[in-house]
Amino acid sequence: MGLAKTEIFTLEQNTVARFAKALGHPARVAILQHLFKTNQCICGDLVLEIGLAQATISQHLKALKSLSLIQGSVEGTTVCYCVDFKNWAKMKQTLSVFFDQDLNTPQCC
Amino acid sequence: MGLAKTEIFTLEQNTVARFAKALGHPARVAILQHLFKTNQCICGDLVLEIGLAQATISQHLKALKSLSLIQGSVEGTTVCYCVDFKNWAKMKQTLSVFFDQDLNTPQCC
DNA sequence: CATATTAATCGTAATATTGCAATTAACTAA
DNA sequence: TTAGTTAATTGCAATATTACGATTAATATG
Repeated sequence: MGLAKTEIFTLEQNTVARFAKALGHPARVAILQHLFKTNQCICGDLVLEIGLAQATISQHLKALKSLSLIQGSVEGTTVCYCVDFKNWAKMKQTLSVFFDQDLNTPQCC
Repeated sequence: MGLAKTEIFTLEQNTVARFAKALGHPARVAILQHLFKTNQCICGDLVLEIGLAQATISQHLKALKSLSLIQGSVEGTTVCYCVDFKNWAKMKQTLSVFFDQDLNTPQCC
């Protein structure tokens, strides 16, 4: 298949998984780190910085944009990308709730 | 390809991505949630609870075990699974550092 | 206008993931 | 021993992901 059966899971489970999946590739992690470091930059900078082909970076940017973790604004012939802080915070919140499950659970092993 | 070029990324980037990828499927999220809720359970319980085939659940368990997020101990004909709290904490720590990048960054957009 | 620059998209190849049925291995119980 | 139970593994099929070259669309510059 290669296709997750999302319909049998809760909204929370699917949401956590979608966010996590977006961070599940080192190139996307690197893109986000670079955007945090430089505050904003154009697509070409990321291509140079990361060392993958332009088409590949563009694909990863699309994945991050589809979850609204980043925004891109066209400025002449370049596109300026930056982190979408509002949705970044939403992601942090969603994953924090999932992560902090351990606080309510007695440790067994 | 379908193959990430891990060699061009930092250890941190690869580590964040590996953990995130493990949480990047709702079945694995559901498995972890169930283990937190019940503290521990046998593989068969997860098959009933989640509603995927036994082979599929076993595959997801293997993925979580390979990152040491869970442990399985054989008890007779059953295998008892539980969260590996130590490594769960390590994952939380690793991802928290990544998430909290925003705290050092002035918001632009 | 013609040419350059930038980044998205298309097309394609290689590999990974997801899911399941069938089988296997290991243990239990009769 | 034989039969039953449980879960890992094997062997698929379908789909997704990753990566890149080539093309395209949009804008800028000469």
